[in-house]
Amino acid sequence: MQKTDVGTVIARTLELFRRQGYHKTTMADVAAACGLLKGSLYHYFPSKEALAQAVMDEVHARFARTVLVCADEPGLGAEARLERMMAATEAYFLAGTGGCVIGNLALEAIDMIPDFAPAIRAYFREWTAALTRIMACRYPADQAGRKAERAVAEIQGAIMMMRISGDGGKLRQTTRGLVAEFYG
Amino acid sequence: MQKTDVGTVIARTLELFRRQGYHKTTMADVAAACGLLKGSLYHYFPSKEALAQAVMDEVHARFARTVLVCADEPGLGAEARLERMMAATEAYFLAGTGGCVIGNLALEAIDMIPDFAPAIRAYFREWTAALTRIMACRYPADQAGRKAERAVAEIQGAIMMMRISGDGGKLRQTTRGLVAEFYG
Amino acid sequence: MQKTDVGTVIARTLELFRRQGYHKTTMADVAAACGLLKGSLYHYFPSKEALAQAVMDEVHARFARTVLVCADEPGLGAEARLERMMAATEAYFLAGTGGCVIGNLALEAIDMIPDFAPAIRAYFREWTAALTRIMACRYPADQAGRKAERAVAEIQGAIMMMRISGDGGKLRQTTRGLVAEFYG
Amino acid sequence: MQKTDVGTVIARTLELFRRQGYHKTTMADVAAACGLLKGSLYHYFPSKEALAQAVMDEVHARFARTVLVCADEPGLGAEARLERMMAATEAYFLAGTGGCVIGNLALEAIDMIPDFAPAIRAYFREWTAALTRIMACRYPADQAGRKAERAVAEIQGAIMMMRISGDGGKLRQTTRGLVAEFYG
DNA sequence: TATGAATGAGCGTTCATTCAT
DNA sequence: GATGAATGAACGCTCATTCAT
Repeated sequence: MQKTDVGTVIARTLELFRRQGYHKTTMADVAAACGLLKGSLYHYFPSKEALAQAVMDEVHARFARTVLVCADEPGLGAEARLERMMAATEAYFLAGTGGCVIGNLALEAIDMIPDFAPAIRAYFREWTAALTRIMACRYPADQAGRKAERAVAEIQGAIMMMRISGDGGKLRQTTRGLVAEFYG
Repeated sequence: MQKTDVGTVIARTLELFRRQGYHKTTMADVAAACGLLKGSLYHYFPSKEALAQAVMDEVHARFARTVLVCADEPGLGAEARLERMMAATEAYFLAGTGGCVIGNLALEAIDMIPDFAPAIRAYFREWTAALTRIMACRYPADQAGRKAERAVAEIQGAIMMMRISGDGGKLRQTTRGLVAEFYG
Repeated sequence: MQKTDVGTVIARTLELFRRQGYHKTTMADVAAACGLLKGSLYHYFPSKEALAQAVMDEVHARFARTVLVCADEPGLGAEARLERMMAATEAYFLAGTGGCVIGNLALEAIDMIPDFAPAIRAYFREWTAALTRIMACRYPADQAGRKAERAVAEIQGAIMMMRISGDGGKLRQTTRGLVAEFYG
Repeated sequence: MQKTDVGTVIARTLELFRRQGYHKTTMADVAAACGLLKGSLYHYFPSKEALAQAVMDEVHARFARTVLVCADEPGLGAEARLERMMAATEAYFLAGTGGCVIGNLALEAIDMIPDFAPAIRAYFREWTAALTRIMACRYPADQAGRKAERAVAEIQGAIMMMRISGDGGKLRQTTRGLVAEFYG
């Protein structure tokens, strides 16, 4: 069993949220996945909500580190950066099952637990901003922003359809289609 | 208090599922929304799952009646049918808050409650098929199918972003963009 | 479906009590077995307890008619009457599964529903009395009563063991053994 | 308030099952008898069925320790062992009201909860086997087994009649009668 | 840090019973 | 006589959270 530290708890919870969603994941599930008892979790996080916030932070940070970073790689043209970012996006969402945890949390909880909204909005805002920076190399500012928004939405939609159909290929079509569309 | 019949129960539940999701909506919530006691609901539906199935059936039927029907309107060209269908789609998803109930149910429950999968898949399959019939007037069969799939995904993504941002305009951009893209 | 009259309701309930016991048998079970809806049962019996009382009365009456009657058959010696009664007992309890409904009700409900006690006690009192009348032909009064009591207890015990083991033969051994013991 | 541990829960439940039967005893009853809340019981047993299994195990173990053990006491003849076992049996079943919990559970639940069957059958199998070991000192093997079975059935029947009549003396008559019958 | 018993509210569901139609 | 919607209490069980050890 892996050493039990805050990071482990977050990672295990992330997997559970992906598979089961927020409401269906109990603190007992999390504890069991960490090799702990329920009560012990409260040494790491004061509540389920706080744990979810930490999960969102971790997801956001990792996404920024592995995907958004592509938007600003120095020495690369816009097209190359878009290609890299799309490839990274694809790899990121194909890695685990259950799609985009923050997207899922958004639909499940954004109205019921308003405290989650800032983290959810920040995630999508920064994702859109990164894409906008790439698009801005080719399109005027307002068009770039709108195209970035549509790209994010389309990827989210593709992830949803991938989850429903069980066919991972659909995401690939979308990411490649976006590259072709913007730099075809 | 509105008359309590099966349709009323379904309609009230639909609203609740939209706002709160499946797991967060309790039978007591549903009963209260119908002016009933918890136990009385079981005269209408033998279980929460069965109620959810009825909700999905109702949503599917209404969507077919008001949106999918546009794909086959006689005496109209493909472009006009696409325009009408997109306008109907927009109106449909702008009418209630909470976006696409079946899409939400998909993310929340498709893995946890496998019995929901057939209804969810049927909904998206028929939606895609309707769009494919329109696209087939202009594109070869394989392209038409792929374009229809991307369109459905993009609309779902737009609905999700609309929910997150609270800005209904995003859906309009998407539906109009799709018309322009395919028949621009 | 058999005509629905009071006798049918009693007969159906009897079967259910035998298989499921009193507490596990719901009014809905009874109604379904009679081809009625739950509410309709209350036209026949004002409560579940009253229904159970009617079931016990019916069982008692049938037992008297087919088994106890043997104790007093005119023109037959005590041994022949005992033989006949034991054969009738055997046939009676082998006919349905679930053993002796009144015995079961006794263990399940005599302390919880004191209203059942008189009917239960009457059933066993009359059974014992019938056997005592036979025994009195051969044994002095006090011995006859005690032997009758032991016989009833042994048959009840055999029925219980038959239910547990699923082996109907055990009852036969007991009834035959009792004949041999008293008139061997 | 007595200390709350697994043994206490089992003991309290045993009393309740004896008085009220399995189906009429609710988890709230058990909890109240233990000075706990309903939910707290689930720290000790994952379900009502599991609790009942533990109760049966405890009953079986205690019965073996105090009654069945007599069958194998070294340095005693068969008659003495039978006498002791019957005396212990009598004391055992006279100690609490409600008779033989496992016998009661058998009639109430053996058909509805098949998981209970093994424990119920094991209890009666070992009881019969112990008596058979004693009988085998005087009777040939097949007769010994049959006599043991009849003795167990007769005791069970006597316990049932004792419960119905409220007269504890009936059991004494039976146990003494059995000693006289086999070693008279 | 970790435990695990305890809490108290709440969950989906069942039940015997009532009653207007 | 039959219906079936409604009741209201209770059921077995789950949950996030607390806290003494």
